[in-house]
Parts: sequence; structure tokens; C-alpha cells
Amino acid sequence: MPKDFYCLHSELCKTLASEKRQRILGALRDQERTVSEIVAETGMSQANTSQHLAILRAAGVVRTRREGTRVYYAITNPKIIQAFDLISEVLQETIADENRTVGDALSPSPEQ
Amino acid sequence: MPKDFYCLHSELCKTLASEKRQRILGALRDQERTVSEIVAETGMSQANTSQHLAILRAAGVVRTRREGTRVYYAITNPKIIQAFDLISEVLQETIADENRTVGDALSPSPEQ
DNA sequence: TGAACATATTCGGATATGTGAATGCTTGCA
DNA sequence: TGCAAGCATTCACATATCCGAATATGTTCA
Repeated sequence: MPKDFYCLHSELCKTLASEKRQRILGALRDQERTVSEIVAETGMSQANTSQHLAILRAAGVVRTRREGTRVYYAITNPKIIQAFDLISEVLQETIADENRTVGDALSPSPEQ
Repeated sequence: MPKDFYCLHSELCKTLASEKRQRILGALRDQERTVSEIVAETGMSQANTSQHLAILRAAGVVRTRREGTRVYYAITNPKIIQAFDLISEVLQETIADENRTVGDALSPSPEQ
């Protein structure tokens, strides 16, 4: 695997790895949304939401569509959601393993 | 999706999102390896390799097995590789899209 | 035109992260 | 024992990232 590739790859991963941006992607998971809808759903400030949306846009993770004064955002590639879900599974299995072996490093509730 | 979950999730993603750690995971992709093998394969310093391995270990991404003075590292959950590959696909498709579309940049608004 | 609304950008300071250098542990073996 | 190999940790500092506040841009409609 070439070094350059790891660089681009980790760049994209870093873009996806922010908690706030993940909350945004969660809001966009099933349908496109305007900025104000995302603001309402995530509870983040408008400016901060816009900042994170700009980062996602620059990385090509989301695309935009303007309608009047509103801008609709949508996830460009559904594989991003698949990757998100895979990591969710890893997380749950890791937590399950930790509960089985030793004490409580992470969250104590084993629910979905 | 609870807020806590996004936090844990992004924590794990951040752990995976470092270029150096990805190079390490690349070295561990198909088989377990000792630290010195990883050092040789990635070209990183021993200390820095160990630093990143410690982070991966703390996140539960890799597990260790000692044999004499050597420590073997392996990826704990193959889904991590699957997620890595999914992001690779997204990356390639994004690059392909950018080449296909007219503009060289990112914004789809031609007027100004 | 200008006012009102929706969204985007810039700036500055706080916090987090990554790094090399130096050093500390284990383990095996003479 | 003591020493060397293999690995882990700590420290100090540079860089990167994040966020709120303020402000700018862009669009619609009277």
C-alpha cells in the first residue's frame, strides 16, 4: 500500500471521526436536510454547524443543493454509512469483550 | 442515536484515523507481527511505533502476545479491516467523481 | 432599493494531538 | 548476578483542531 494512499485515507477518516460531524451525518443518514434542520436536530449552533458542514463538503462527504434561501445537504456516498455501522459493530463487540474479561472501562449498559 | 454513542464512536474513529496507525494496521492486515517487524515495514522509529501501538491497544483495536522478549501484535476485530476497505472505496469513488465533474474544485456553483 | 432571513466565513484563544529524545522495563542467557 | 535485546513510557515542545463571537454573503420579497 503506497504511503500517499494512507495519507488520503487517514485524511478522510479524520474528517469522519469528529463527534459533531458524526452527529450531522446521523441527521443526514436517511434523508437530505437543510442547515436549520440539522441545527435543530443536533442542538449545535448555526455557525458551528456550518463550519463542520464546510469540512464535510470540502472532503466530498456531503453534497449541497440550494432551494431559495435554504441549502439542502445530503451524504454523497452510502458506503460512508456502511463504514459508520461497521465501526458501531466493532465498538459494541469491543465493549462486550471488555465486560466479559475485566472490569468497566467504558459504558456499563449493554444495550443496543 | 444517543449522544454518548457518537462520543465513543468518534473516539474509536479518531484512533483509527491517524496515518501512522493506519500504516501499522496495514502491516497487521494479514498476520500478527512483532514490534520490530512493524518498525521495519512501516519505516517508523521504534519509540514512535510503540507509542501508536499503545494507543491502538488502549482502544482495543489490537491485542498482544508475548513470546520471549518479543511482543506480537494482531488486529482484534476483522471488521476494522472491512471498515478500512469501505473507506478506501469511498475515497476512490470520490476521486473518480471529482475527475468526472466539470469543475476542478468542489463547489457546484458556477456563477459569481 | 432595503429589510429579513438562511447560511457561510473569519478570527483568536483554548485544548488536543503528534513527535523526537531520553530513559525505564522485561526477558533470556552467559 | 550482569548484560544485551526488544519493547514501553515520559517529557517538552511544535502543530493542528475546535469553538464562540462577530461579521459577511446570498436570496427573496415588499
